[in-house]
Amino acid sequence: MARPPAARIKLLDAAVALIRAKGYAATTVDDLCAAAGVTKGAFFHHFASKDDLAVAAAKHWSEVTGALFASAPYHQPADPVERILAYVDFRKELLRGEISEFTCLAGTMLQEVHATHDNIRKACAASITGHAATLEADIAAAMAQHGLEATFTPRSLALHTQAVLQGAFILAKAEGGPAIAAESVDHLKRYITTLFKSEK
Amino acid sequence: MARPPAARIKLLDAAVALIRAKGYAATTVDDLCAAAGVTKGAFFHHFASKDDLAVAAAKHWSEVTGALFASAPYHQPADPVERILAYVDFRKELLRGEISEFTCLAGTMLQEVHATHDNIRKACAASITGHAATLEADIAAAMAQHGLEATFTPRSLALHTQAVLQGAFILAKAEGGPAIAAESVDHLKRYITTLFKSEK
DNA sequence: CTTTGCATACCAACTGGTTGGTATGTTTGC
DNA sequence: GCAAACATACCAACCAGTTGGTATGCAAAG
Repeated sequence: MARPPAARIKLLDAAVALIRAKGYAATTVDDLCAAAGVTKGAFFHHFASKDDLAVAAAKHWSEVTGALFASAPYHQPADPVERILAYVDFRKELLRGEISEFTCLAGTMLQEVHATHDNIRKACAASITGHAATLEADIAAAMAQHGLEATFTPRSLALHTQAVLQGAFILAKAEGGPAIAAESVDHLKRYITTLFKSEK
Repeated sequence: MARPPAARIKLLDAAVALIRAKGYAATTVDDLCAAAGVTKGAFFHHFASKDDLAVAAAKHWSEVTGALFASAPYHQPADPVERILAYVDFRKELLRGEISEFTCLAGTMLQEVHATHDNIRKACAASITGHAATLEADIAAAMAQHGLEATFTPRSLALHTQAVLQGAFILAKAEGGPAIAAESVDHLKRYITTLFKSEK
């Protein structure tokens, strides 16, 4: 029954769900064990500490979302600009359902731990910048098409898309729903469109 | 001597500082009392509960930042577009020093409490939307100048500026400094410029 | 004008429950 | 049979909140 560490994955999934909903500090080890259906012994068998779990959860989050985006359909268009716009559309489509189901674990944890838990901060930062990096090639290609190389860096625009999304999540949490968040993503799409669609 | 409740204000200032640095849940009542130089008795004399203090701190934050922005120099330009761009420049200038000194209390608290503390959530939401509302008149005027009324609402763009800023704060927390955040604000300024400066 | 009464502002010590973490088993797969 | 994967029982520290009290200001009664 316990061949693959089932408890470990259940704990990581529980951590993603609970921390997205309540934040890191407010999520207790007992909460996590109850949600995962395991005991404290199992928790501290797999993770040296609560902080250790947070780092593992951030990496788990990177893997899960990485797989989601890698297999998403927005990579299909031949034109890099279309791929970028399809990515933005895809992100907008994800803004549905419960808030804690479409918001970002890394962004949520960063707010709490940035000054106090450096290892967690680094894991969350790697999650966000790693995801942004998957956009850079398309952005660089689009910039080359339009001679924008001197205006900003591909990395800067890639991270700006993440900033808009993270900020949109906060607006959604303020309002209690994704409506305003979607409008912010619309502004992002309009920005990218004017960057890459105006004069060629 | 104790005519104005000195402890109350010291506690509110301490709350703003500590919660911006560590988040709400990780900030204990003892932390707040130590930082404010008062005892627990004083704390619970002025606030019915820790949650009650959080609501008061969000309102205090709204007042402090409201005064800062009301007296800031970005209102001077005669043209509404210039006022909006001056606002963005002003926000960029504020991105200096320690992270917990330029980030937003309301955005930080929202991440943690949105699903669990509805009264705190409302106070934080009011802080962000209230500040955004101070931009709407200028945005509406600028949109009228350029015939953009059908494209989006003034409120939507005002909140988008806040989304970019909140997201930029998260990037700053990820990186440990404001450099990337400033670049995101540059993208926001470029967006607003292309919206209102292109064809007239 | 001063004493009585009461409200505000604050403090030190305490409490009951919670928290992250540990020590010590027990079970399961190879 | 033995190591990894769990469970049970427990603890010391910590937490939000309480208790009972003191100091001070103020307003009206005498």
